[in-house]
Parts: sequence; C-alpha cells; structure tokens
Amino acid sequence: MPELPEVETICRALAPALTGRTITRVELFSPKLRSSLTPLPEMLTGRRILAITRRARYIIAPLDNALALVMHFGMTGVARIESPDVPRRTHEHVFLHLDDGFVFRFEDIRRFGNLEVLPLAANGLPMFFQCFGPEPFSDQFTAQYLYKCSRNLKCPVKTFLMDNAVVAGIGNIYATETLFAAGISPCRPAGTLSRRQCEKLVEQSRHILNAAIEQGGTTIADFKHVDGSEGKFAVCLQIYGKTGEACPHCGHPIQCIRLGGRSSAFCPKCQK
DNA sequence: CTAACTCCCTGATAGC
DNA sequence: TGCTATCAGGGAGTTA
Repeated sequence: MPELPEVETICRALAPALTGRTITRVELFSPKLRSSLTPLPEMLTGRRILAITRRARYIIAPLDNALALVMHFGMTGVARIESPDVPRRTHEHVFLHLDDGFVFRFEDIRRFGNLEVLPLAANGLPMFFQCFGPEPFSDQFTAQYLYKCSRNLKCPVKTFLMDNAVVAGIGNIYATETLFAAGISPCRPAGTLSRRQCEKLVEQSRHILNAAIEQGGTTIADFKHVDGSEGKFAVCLQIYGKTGEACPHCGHPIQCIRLGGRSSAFCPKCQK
C-alpha cells in the first residue's frame, strides 16, 4: 500500500518521464474512482506537465493552465509508463497518451485511489492541501511542534500520528513501526506524551521513512514501482503484520488491537 | 470541538 | 467444488 516512501519512489520515477510532456489524448475505462473521471479528457488534453511533486501521499502535476493533476494511490494504485502496444490490464482505469509516444497508465484494483484536476492556489498547491500538517522531513516537524499540538488530546497516539493535519503522509505501516522503535504503546493518549517521547517520534519516524525510501518502499501485496519492480523494505519491518510472532527485542508475542478501524501491532512489554 | 463510527472497493483466504 | 463470511485499509463523511 503506497504510503509516503512508496509515493516518493513513484514520484522520483515519474518526474523524468512526465516533466515537460504534453498530454495528447486521454482514455477512460471507468467513469469514476473516488471522484468522477469524466472531466479529465477535456481538462487534460493538450496540456503540458510542468513538474511532478509530492505532498503527503499525493502526487501533484502542475499544468500550463494554472490547474494541476492530483493523484492518490489509495491501497492498490499503480502508475506505469509504457508503450501503447502493451494490452490494457483489467484494473487500469486511465491512460494519458504523451507526446513522446509513451502512455501513463493508472491501475487501481480496489479503487480507493483517485485522479483529479484542481486549480492551483497562490502557494502553488491546490487549496485542498492548506489544512495539511508539515512533511516529516521539513523543519517545521519538530518535537516541540508535536508536543504542542498533542496537548489535551485523548485520542490514541497512533491515530494522532496518522492524522494528515498533524504530520503529512504517515500511514498505518510507518506509524506502527515508528511507535515500536520509539517504545510507545499505540493506544497511549496523545496528550500524555512527554517532550522526550515527542523527540523520539520525530527521530524514529524520519529514520524509518528514510530507510524505506532508500529501499524503494514496502511491497506487501500490491505496491509496484513504475517499472513493475517491488519495494524491498518489507524485510525490514519489525512488527507490522507480525501478530503472534516473537518481538524482535524481547521475544514476547506481538499483539494486535484495532485503533480507528486500523489493525495495530505492538509489543506490550517494549511499548508503554 | 474531539472521537468514534460507516462507507467505498476487490481479492485472498478460511470455513462449511 | 462452490458458496458465503471475513479481512485488509486511506480518506471523506456522518454521528454522538
């Protein structure tokens, strides 16, 4: 499932293939994903892609008409750049034909992803992103910041970390791994975090996200690189998806609870 | 205001 | 074998 490291990996691969390209034709094979796709041909045909950037788990492609194509990969989204000769796969929903003869293809089995065209605000991003918190690697993401915005919150710290308004792009896998590395229980109320624990959360989340980006992200079941290869970070996961197995630190069986509708693996001995 | 739901979707897997 | 139930989960929306 594409989280920040996976989307960053996709972004780096798409940038050289799409930057400066003009979209010559749009083919739709589904009427909608999370939102309607029917406006895309009219809004994209003839437009030039000026850049490819990432914010949270979104890829943003500003166009030459003050609009931007905004992509989200949901659970199972895959982007490809291929020749038009490759037959369409069952769950490929959109083709963007490019002026160099290649085709950008968007596949999404579970259809939680999205492609949308939105106007750009003064800061160069769609309005939609105004309410997002800082990127994990930005200077604004500090222990002091986390400490301050967690005060008086009773929600579990894991839900807090996964909130895009707090910090952008940390999903279930990396929140789970960060909390394990920081020795903090996922159900701990966010408001009870100490300054020291906020420091650990900042340090560990950056460390883990960085390592995952270096490994090309995590492939659990569906995530694929633009070239079809897989991310190699799955072997580095300490406890995500390892319920019942021995904790790599203390050997205690890893437990799993549900928080905010998401499964949350943790070691009850190492995480308090 | 926060927090806890529900829904969208498909494929893999378990149980009968 | 073939059916049904369950689970996975990001984000938007709704409810308490």
